[in-house]
Amino acid sequence: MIAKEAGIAVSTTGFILSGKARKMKISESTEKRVLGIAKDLGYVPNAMAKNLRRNRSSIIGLLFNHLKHHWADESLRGVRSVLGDTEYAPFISTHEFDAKLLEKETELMLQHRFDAIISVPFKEGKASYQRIIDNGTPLIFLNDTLDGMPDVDVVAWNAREASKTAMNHLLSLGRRKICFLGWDDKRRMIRARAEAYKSSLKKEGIALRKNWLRLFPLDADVKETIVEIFSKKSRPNAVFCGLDIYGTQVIGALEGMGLRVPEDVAVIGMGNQPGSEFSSVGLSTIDSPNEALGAKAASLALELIERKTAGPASRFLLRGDDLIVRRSTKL
Amino acid sequence: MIAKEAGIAVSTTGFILSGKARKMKISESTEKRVLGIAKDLGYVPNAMAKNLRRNRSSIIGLLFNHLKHHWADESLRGVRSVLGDTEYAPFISTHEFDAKLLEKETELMLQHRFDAIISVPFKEGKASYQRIIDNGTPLIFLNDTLDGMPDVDVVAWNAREASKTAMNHLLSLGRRKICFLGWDDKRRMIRARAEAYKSSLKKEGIALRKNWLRLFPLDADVKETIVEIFSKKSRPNAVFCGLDIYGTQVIGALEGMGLRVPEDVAVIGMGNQPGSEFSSVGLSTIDSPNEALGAKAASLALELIERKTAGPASRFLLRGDDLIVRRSTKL
DNA sequence: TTGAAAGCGCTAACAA
DNA sequence: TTGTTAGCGCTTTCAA
Repeated sequence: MIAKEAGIAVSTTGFILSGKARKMKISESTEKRVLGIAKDLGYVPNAMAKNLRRNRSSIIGLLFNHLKHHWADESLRGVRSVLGDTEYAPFISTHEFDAKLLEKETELMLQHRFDAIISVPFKEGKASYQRIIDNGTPLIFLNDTLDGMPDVDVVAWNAREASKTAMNHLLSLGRRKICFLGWDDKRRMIRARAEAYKSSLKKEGIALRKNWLRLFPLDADVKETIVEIFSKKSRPNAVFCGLDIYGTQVIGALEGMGLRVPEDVAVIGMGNQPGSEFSSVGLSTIDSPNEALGAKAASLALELIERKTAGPASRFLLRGDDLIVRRSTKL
Repeated sequence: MIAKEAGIAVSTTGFILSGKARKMKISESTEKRVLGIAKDLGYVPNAMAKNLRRNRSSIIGLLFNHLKHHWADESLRGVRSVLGDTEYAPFISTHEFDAKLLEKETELMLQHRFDAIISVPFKEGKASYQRIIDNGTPLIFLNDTLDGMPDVDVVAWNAREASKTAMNHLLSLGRRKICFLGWDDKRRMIRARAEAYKSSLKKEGIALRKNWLRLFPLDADVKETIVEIFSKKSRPNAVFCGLDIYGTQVIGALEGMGLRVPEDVAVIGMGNQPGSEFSSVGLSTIDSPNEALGAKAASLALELIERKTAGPASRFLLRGDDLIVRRSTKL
């Protein structure tokens, strides 16, 4: 500690610099003088030394799949709202759906002794997650579960309930010929959307048409599929999309075919992704509570850090059924 | 070092664990044995101790304004492409256009002795940037300059040239009644767009109409302005938008007024933001070379770290004039 | 090839 | 109130 050049002892300076002057009954004049010198010297505390000593980093790692869309931004906001007043700060990275990269990032976080890691689960990354667990670092899955890793705490959007809300909305418009376009992903809250679609139809006594339930890779172009389905004489009068990105494409594809949205076909998505609100798109959707999810994940992280002993994993499925009605279902 | 339980000296173990076994002529058998024990013990090197000793973190901080749109994601990709093979790794945070938050984040990065910081410049954050400079940590502005901080290296998109390309495209369609909608921001590469608009008009001998050059806050709703401008009998037949987000709104607003895009009004944006490609939007635009910018910033960061002594600041304006023609200018 | 030991900057226990 | 000191885990120099 360079500030000891003030002429006094290390500990005195140390107490002052870590804000414990009060407690230690150090004279205000000494305090002021030390603080002044520290400032003049451009003193910046060395977090590595501090953390090495305390054996914790006060950092919580956030691992997103990528930084596109609003998802990461909004979750981060939620995380910050919780962490703001604590000693903890978030650091962000991404795994880009790449197991090698995820491994590298988690290794880095472990080496830096991050106090907890919040990750959007990635199926191919189980080895990395297991390593985090074995290491004793609290791990939280954000936004979905991961099959085969039941012991990890999860904070996710209850997409099943949200999907029901979406389906009910279409049904309430009198539409019964509904098709579903979703992401072909194994994770539970993604699958829940197609499942909710099926169970809603069943409940209404509507027969499921296999051909009207389609799954795609994330970045798929669904236009061809839409053209295929809507070229037949017996075509749907509504489309439920598991992700807004498909919904946006669907509207364009339908209008390209000369069909009117919503008069001929009503369309609803999920997640209120950016772009859905564009007036030339106007996709109705269910808003996902991203900020609340981030906040919950952060407070759960704090709890796990506090608790120390591994308890049973909990699953928080946050309800988020806010229906946003836009042009695509506004009759 | 727990691995010393292998029964040998700390240094031997140390050499092996840091991959210097070769150099130190340590027997393969010892090496294997130590590595095996380390694995069994679940040994994870302590980065804090290592970095404390080396007095560097091998971390490069990235400070984005926010994580919306593709911008951050693509820049990060570029950064990773350069940092991949080095000892350095990026950590990300955001300042949300909030001086307090920026201060907090930079303080954290300095305390953790990040080896360099790459930031999207924020006008109200000069105090924080100055602190980074005073601290001797290399700082790089990504995407724009900041008035009053001429000594900071900059890697930015040459939006001036790109804007000319956009204007030339509209002019090549025979459109001469062009209006401009841009972001009301003081930073150079944002201003350059309006300036390029003006100089292009001048070059063509077209008189500038003050009323056709409008600046807005970032999140503005430009619909009213469009309605105002296009309700007059003498109205533009083209719109150049400094940001795609305005272009997207413009298309919606124009079509809402019963005007045809591009027949009545051609529209072009800047940046190829997500959403512009939606078929129901179809906004022509100039692609911004985000990944290249990130890569350049990262390699510049490596240079600055290497160089140690503060040299003169350089400005890299990366050319990126890729015109993407979509529906909104496809005649 | 191996062992011993200093020291990075900070915290905190202990003594005065 | 203030001073001394050990030690966090690791790198690296020096000697053996």
